[in-house]
Amino acid sequence: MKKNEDTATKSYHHGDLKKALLKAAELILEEDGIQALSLREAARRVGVSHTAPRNHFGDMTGLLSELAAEGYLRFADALRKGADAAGDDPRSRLRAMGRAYLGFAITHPGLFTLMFRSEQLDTSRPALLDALAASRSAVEQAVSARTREADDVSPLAQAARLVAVRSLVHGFVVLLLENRLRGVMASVPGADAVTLLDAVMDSLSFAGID
Amino acid sequence: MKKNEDTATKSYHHGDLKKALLKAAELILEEDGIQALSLREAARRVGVSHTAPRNHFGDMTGLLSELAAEGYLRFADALRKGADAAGDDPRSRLRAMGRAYLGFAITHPGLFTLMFRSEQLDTSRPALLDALAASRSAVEQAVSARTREADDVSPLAQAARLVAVRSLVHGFVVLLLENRLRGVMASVPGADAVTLLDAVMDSLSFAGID
DNA sequence: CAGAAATGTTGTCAATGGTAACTTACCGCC
DNA sequence: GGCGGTAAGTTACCATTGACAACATTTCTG
Repeated sequence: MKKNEDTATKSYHHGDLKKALLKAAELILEEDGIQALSLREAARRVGVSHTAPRNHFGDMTGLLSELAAEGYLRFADALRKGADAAGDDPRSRLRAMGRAYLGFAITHPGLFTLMFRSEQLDTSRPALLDALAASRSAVEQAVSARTREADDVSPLAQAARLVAVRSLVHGFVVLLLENRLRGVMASVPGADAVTLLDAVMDSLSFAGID
Repeated sequence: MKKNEDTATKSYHHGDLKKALLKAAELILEEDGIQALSLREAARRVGVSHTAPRNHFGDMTGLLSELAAEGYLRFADALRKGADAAGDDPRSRLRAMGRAYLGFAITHPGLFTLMFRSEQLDTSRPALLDALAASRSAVEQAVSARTREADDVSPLAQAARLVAVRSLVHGFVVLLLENRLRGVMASVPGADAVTLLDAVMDSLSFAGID
């Protein structure tokens, strides 16, 4: 028999401690913020000794990297689903991607924050490396659906378009999470984050897409 | 006599410990990164006991907030100078502001990172509150030089323009600092950060400015 | 000049990340 | 079926850190 998760959960071995720790860590992250996240607290919540995480993650950076990796996978998924549900029109896809980006960040602010805190992550970790690639590809896939067809533009301008979209959406979301758009949101009568993001994206016209 | 900074520097009282601690903290920040910054290390570098900072900052958040405040003041200054040196043409000013934004972040990456780590800052601290206002005003002043004159657009669209510029530049800088633009920079032959930022801003056309 | 306030210091505490040495369970293999 | 190796957890310990209290030394002010 593989394991007996239903009954013998109090046994010496946990069964799937790694997953349990990640889950606990994410909970802490979203409930009490990133500074409340510690190896020991995660271990405590799972009911295991404070050195148990070491076997699965090595150190703090390990745990954070694995958690971020999981986040990127889910993130990529959300972006893809959002863009695909919007059909083939480039502008629709773009807007949908932006909304999905924002939606993920709002739903999982702690995780999102962690995902972009590179000094605490080990991007050479295989899991994270793969997840980052998946995420990048999802963004590109959603954005550059047809950006390439006007091939009379320079490679720089071409790359710039993609970077521009990434920067715009990412910047918006980051500023929002850091509470830097409070003033604007308050000054415009009935504007929530999504409305504002839509307007922000509308206020730009992307050469080659529009 | 006020104080004797030149000779009696070994006296019990430091003279200007607050400033010295801020300076030391910034050095740590830029040399060894934000995670290496601690109250005790800053105190150590200044050659003072580990609780001395308490008198001037209260706690860690206090030090970080004061440091961030100082950063925002310098940041605002840099943006203003950049935009003003570019003259009156809106597009020139915009581009200059973007360059100044990027320049500050590249020159003081640690400080810049700290400035946008709101969970470690106390934005209700007067010094930080003021500095934030100064920074915000500098950005707006550089961007919205003439954005208002087309007043046939809705307030939402109007606000969106400003937010769009902020988001675009901030997002670009953040992604760059987090090393997320490495791939793009490498794939475009002779592109450095400034070139790419220029191209990014060029790839957008702002209704009402252009 | 005396006392209050500011500025620094020593000593202590709890929490944390990390390491080492040991224990317990599991798994493959003969 | 048992045996040895390894994976998974545990206890014990250490250094670092932020915070606090009690105390010492200046400096300012009335």
